[in-house]
Amino acid sequence: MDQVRCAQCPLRKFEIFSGFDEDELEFTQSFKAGEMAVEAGSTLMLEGQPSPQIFTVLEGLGLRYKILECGRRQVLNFAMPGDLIGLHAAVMGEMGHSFEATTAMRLCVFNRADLWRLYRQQPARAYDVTWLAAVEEHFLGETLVAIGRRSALERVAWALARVHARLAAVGLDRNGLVPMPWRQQDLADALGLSLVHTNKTLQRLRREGLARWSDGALLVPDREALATLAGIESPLPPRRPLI
Amino acid sequence: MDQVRCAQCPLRKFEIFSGFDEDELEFTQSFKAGEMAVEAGSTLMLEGQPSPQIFTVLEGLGLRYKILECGRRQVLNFAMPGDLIGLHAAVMGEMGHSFEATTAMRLCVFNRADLWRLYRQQPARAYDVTWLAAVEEHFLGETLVAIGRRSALERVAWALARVHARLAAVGLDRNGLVPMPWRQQDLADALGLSLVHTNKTLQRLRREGLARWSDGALLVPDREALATLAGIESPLPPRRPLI
DNA sequence: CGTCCGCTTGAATAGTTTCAATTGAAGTGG
DNA sequence: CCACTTCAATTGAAACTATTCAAGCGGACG
Repeated sequence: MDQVRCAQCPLRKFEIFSGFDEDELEFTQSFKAGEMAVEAGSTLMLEGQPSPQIFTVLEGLGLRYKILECGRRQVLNFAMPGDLIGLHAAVMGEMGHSFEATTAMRLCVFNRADLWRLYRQQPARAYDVTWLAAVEEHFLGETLVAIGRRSALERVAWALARVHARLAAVGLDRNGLVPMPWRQQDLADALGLSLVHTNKTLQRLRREGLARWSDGALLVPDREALATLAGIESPLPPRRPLI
Repeated sequence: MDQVRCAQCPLRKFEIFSGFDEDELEFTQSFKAGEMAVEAGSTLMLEGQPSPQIFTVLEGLGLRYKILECGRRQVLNFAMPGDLIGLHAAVMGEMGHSFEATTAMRLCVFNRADLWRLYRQQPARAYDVTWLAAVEEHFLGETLVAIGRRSALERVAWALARVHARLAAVGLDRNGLVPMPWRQQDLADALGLSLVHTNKTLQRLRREGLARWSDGALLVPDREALATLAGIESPLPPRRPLI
């Protein structure tokens, strides 16, 4: 399990940055239970089920969502390399949402039971986990503002700008083009809009030259312009713990 | 700093439940920097500002919110005794939202700088903090579903049922009557609705005998009925860490 | 070749917002 | 003690945004 392959895993990345002694390094490696590859379309964790594992995204894209009895679905967020998935289940006993792989994914797997050991033996790593949870909470708060207080046009612009920024931040930007493998229905479910209205709003952004999303790729010529339309203040939260 | 006065503070409560040795107890007490009383209407932390402190609500009610340039406001949640406030700022450097005391409040104050010390010296307490963050995230997820995928009637019913359940859980229920000091505008901003529509929806619930909110108090004769209308699955998350 | 799935389109409908004005209670100052 | 102001709750009507329904289109796949 070399450093390079695990570069996207936040729990390993920090390790590289912070410089620990041999014992700690060895421990973190033992905390990692293994890697896992899943194919596109597979459901990793189901709401209400206890999940014995925690994941970290190494490669590929997915989405976290909740479903109401009547079939309505709310996408909580789009998962990208570097994201920690399943802390909920680890800490609270069961998953609060479901997780689906949109593309094929490669994941870093940790055993839930080891988390407590990590807290006891590796406080710096424990702090990192808390930091990841705080970032996640921060994102959810921003999403809440978008869905609660923005118009459809602003919401879609906001979502595209946000996805673009996040994917660019993990190095998936090629001249303004980033992978965007989700369906329009996924975006609609993420923004609390209907599919039809989402479609029409996307067309409008395309017509105005602000964003072009087709064939699984998103092109944003000028992210500033898009972000202004969406009314975004802060581009992205900091990337690493502060301690 | 006796146990009783701090009973509502989660970081102290756990202490009582878990049974630590004398050293640990003493340390946690030193982690607490003091208590603070604020009057109704005061703003505790402002979005974008670095906050040197973390708070825990001992008494009183408040709300967390974000404001957009154009004046639109989104209430993230209603703060109640037992809630941890400001972990964001502690971990990420600055607040991601503002906090306002709706009633007079009494708070437990911790120094941001001490958090890292807590992680190093008190893993069990660090785990508790992560648990609180996970619970918070869980709540935000539920709110997202409500705002994104529920009708106005369902949203209002959901919010009232949720507030009622949470306040009852901290012992503020008197025969189905709980304090509800917020304004209709606050509820509207929490649910992504306009004030007018929120008002009309509240009237409808009142007319149908499901919930009566007036003069700063909320009466819910049958929480089950209200929850069914709102489409709530899980009543409340667990109350204490599992380890 | 037929079916499935995701995207697109138009029209009708419904839910929600916005505007504008009123009421009642509480607080202020002359 | 009476204007006068303020603030939250309330009401009705008009305007609009977004949803729902229904249908068509094209590519992928067996």
